[in-house]
Amino acid sequence: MSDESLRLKKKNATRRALAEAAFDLAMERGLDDFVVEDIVSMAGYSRRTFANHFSCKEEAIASALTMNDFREHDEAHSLEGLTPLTTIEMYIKRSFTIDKLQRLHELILLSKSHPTLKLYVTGVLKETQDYARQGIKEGFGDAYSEEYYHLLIGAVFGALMPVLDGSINVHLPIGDTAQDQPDNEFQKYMEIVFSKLKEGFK
Amino acid sequence: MSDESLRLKKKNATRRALAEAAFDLAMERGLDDFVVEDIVSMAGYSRRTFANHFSCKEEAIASALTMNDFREHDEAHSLEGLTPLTTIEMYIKRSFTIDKLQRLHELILLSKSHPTLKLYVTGVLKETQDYARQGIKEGFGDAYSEEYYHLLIGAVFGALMPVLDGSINVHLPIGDTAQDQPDNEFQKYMEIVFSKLKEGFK
DNA sequence: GGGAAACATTGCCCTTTGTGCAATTTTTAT
DNA sequence: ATAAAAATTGCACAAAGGGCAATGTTTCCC
Repeated sequence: MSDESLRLKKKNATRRALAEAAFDLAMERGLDDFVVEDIVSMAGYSRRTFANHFSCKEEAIASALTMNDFREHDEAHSLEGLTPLTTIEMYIKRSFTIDKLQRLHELILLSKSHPTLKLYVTGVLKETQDYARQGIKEGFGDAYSEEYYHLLIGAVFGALMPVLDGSINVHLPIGDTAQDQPDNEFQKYMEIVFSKLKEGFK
Repeated sequence: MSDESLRLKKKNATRRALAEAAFDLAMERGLDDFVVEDIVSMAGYSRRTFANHFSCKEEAIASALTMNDFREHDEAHSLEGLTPLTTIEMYIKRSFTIDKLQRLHELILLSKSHPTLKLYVTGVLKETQDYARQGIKEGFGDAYSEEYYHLLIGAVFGALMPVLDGSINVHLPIGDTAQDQPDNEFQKYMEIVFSKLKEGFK
């Protein structure tokens, strides 16, 4: 099928299993009350294998948040009449699902007292930004310069980041009724972000 | 003089000495060919003291880049007729001096092959962003909401970040003649950033 | 299908790291 | 001058990181 089908799939499965175990342990016990050994015994791998995938606990925990499914939207919808900015708006509103935001929210809380974890969470969000930019670029190709894609997506994610990384307390839509309340605080914040970026800050 | 004059000054001196030693060693030998012991013996402190200030080599190295002098601009210049956006533009153009950009450039190069270092460099840039936001906020106070400051500064730094963290290769103004070439690539990129943010991306 | 190459996982081992604790030294406060 | 506060240090020990070689799987090619 794809380039490295089975082998890569297994490798990714290992990585995900380790990340999930690390995330769960962190949520149950907090960051300080477990060691790498606990993670690998829960996931059923060796300590050495953990080190092959991650450089530390924090990296494993944060990587449970990875969002790399931006490109999958491309095929489902035409980009007719859309600009890069309106397209990234659409991507983001679709990709930051309730469960992703839930998980992000938990990580943010834990990060408040653990600066190193916060760094890695930020790192994953930057990876997300890269995936988003690649998705946009594949949609619009050479219509815009490489620099323009970086600049635009950078501004979008930069403006959203204070919410995503917990710098400001915009209540994320979590819990049962979240999807039924279209104008929650996060939605409102996003509206302001995109409106400012469209109209300019003057 | 200030609240904690001598004591804090000495503590900061220790921190800076350790950071400088770490930075220099990293530049001379690369990241992998020295240990914390080398840093502290060069700076004249103990391993335990290093651990009191930094959690790892990378944090020490990156912290040699710290830029926290945004507020000092405030007093020298009136903010009359300026918006938050034009003010941050002014701050940034003044604060990213040749030598800061030189140091950043070296860190970026080393970060290419060392993801963990890159995280910490990004972390320092985010700290810089926080200082900048605080400076702006002190200038404009309650004229704008807390969220607005976060959103605006986030968009500005987010758009600049691809250059600052080396995601795109805009040639930074380094070397002897740097200050004499007002329209270097970095300047040009900044002009585009601020023009887009003023006018909007449509 | 079979054998070789590529790669993921593992165990072993040893250096380096991170950190709690208590002692010491230096700065601040009264 | 004395006491309180805080920075630096030494010690000890658990944990982490990573090189190396061995083993088990997957892929590739004939």
